[in-house]
Amino acid sequence: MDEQPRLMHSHAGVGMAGHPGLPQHMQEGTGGADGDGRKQDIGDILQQIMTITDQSLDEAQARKHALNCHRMKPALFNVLCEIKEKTVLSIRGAQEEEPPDAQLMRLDNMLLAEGVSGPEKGGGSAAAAAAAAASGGAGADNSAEHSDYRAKLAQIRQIYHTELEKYEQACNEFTTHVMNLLREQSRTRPISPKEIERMVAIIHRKFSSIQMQLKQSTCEAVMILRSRFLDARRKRRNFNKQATEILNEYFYSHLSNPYPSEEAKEELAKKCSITVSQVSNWFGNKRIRYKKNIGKFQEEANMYAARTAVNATNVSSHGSQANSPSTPNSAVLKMSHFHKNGIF
DNA sequence: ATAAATGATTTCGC
DNA sequence: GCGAAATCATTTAT
Repeated sequence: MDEQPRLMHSHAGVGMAGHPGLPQHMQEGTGGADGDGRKQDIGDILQQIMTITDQSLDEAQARKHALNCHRMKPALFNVLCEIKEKTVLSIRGAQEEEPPDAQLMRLDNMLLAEGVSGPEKGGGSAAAAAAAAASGGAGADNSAEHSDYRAKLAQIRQIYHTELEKYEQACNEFTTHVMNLLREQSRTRPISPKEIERMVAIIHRKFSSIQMQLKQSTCEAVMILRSRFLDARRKRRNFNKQATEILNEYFYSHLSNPYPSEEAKEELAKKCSITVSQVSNWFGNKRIRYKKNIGKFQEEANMYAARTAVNATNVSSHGSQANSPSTPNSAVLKMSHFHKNGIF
């Protein structure tokens, strides 16, 4: 790998006979005026062009300048342009427009939905609202945890934005750098604006793929945050005793059909100061757990049955007679009746 | 420390 | 979209 350049370099050295500054060399050629000398001249120039990249920076710079000033330069340049024209035509086929990436769209949408890429402060509350909606309730007790969540989300958003900006800046910097480079090079070799465009497009594609990675990891971070915090809904609290009693009361007094209507759920929710979904959850859990082990709930069932029975008698007897003989039998009977009927 | 209870979530069929 | 069932993650009881 080291061998080739050195070889070429030495070649160039030989061809150049010491290191005459190009102008003097030229003068010699012009003075000579015979065809042989001119051929030699062109050969030298081509050789120099071919080996220009093998030279040290200063050397190359000097030589480049010399070449630029060479009287043959326009002619050579035209030839190069011509050749390029032909080859470029064959290359041109490889230009496919990528459609807007579905994956990228998904990421963008999610980031927007989570309020990471959206507007500044409104995004946070939007995400919070979305989160609350997704959780299906529990809108009561979450100010502390919620602000914590929001703070973390803001942190993510901040990192995301600074990173994005950094990439953007780096991309722009790099692009202008490359463009300048190409523009500068276009003085010595033919570069069409189209090519520069293409180059810029390539650069942008590369950088946007990096951005996509950033978006991906940001999405991941948000997901983790969500599962950590909004699942902090799992940091549940048991309902207070009163609420549980109200719910149990309804359950056991509707044991034949323990499916409260939407209205009933709302009513229960209000009475227990919990959400409707929590009521639904409670009944779902209760039904399945009751069914799974009726025996275990027998006592509880009797108790609530007795209570409702007492209430009923109290109401019917207009509160005059303290009727407390607690006869749960009817309730129990009702209950077992429903069990046997295969309601469960 | 471990088991039981419990509210919430997920999965699946309708 | 609802409910059954399984499961998770926590709280409460032992």
